[in-house]
Amino acid sequence: MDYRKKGSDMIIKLPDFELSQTLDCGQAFRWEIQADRSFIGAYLNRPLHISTYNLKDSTFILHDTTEDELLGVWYDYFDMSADYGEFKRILSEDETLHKACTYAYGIRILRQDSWEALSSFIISQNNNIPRIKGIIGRLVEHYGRYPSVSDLADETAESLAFLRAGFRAKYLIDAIDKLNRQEITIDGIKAAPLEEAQKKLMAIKGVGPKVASCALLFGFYKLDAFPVDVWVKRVLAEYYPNGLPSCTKGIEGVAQQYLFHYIRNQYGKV
DNA sequence: TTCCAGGCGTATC
DNA sequence: GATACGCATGGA
Repeated sequence: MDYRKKGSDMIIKLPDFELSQTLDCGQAFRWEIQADRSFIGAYLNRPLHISTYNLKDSTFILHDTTEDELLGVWYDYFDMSADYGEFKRILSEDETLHKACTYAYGIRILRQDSWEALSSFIISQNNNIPRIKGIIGRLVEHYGRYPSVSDLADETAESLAFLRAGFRAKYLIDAIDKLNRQEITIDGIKAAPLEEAQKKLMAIKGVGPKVASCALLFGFYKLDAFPVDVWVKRVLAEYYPNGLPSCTKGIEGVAQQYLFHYIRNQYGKV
């Protein structure tokens, strides 16, 4: 990643990146596209306005951002240290994955906050993306920022009714309680290998294999997590009845993102 | 009106 | 362990 300062903005060169593919592909729910195709969103309570500077040479503008903020926050959030070109070369050994990562060339895995990702994907179950965004938007609006687990300590399923999250409110409460009582800890999940981490998360009511995998991939940066939802089930049934190809080893989650985006487009549902 | 949405808990076998 | 079914809410 190269960067330079331009006025109050930072211009960055980040290959293998496209705004809508990464910010509007269902891995994060707080980015809103603007009329000029730029995006406004946030990492925790730190807002960002990002736009494409020149797609041909993969340059982007982080508006009103300092060098310190770029290197201290957004470098990690956009996973700038990872070489997605190399990921795509590895995965392209498989024909379907080659098509998928050619199509969805600009997806990067966002390194989101652990609690935000966990709570977002609890909300996501049996739900659609616009409504997930609506629920999270009401949560952020109510608290004036994305609330921490301790911010939420006194909430109940009833007090969260304003979210209109339906049956998922009680699942959020169970996650809040278990984290606040330290029956489960963010650090413990971070330190655990995939299978054990998934098991820990699934102790929370409303967290099954899929929600746990999404939290681990997007919120704990476990690239070997492989969330299987209705779309990925279709991919597996159609292209991989005998399991994933060996080239996905260790980066199953990256493969999943390319495949998810690809199959949704195939069905005309992007 | 009915169906469906980045699933999961529960009951039942 | 596999398989049905209900679940809050809102848009199509």
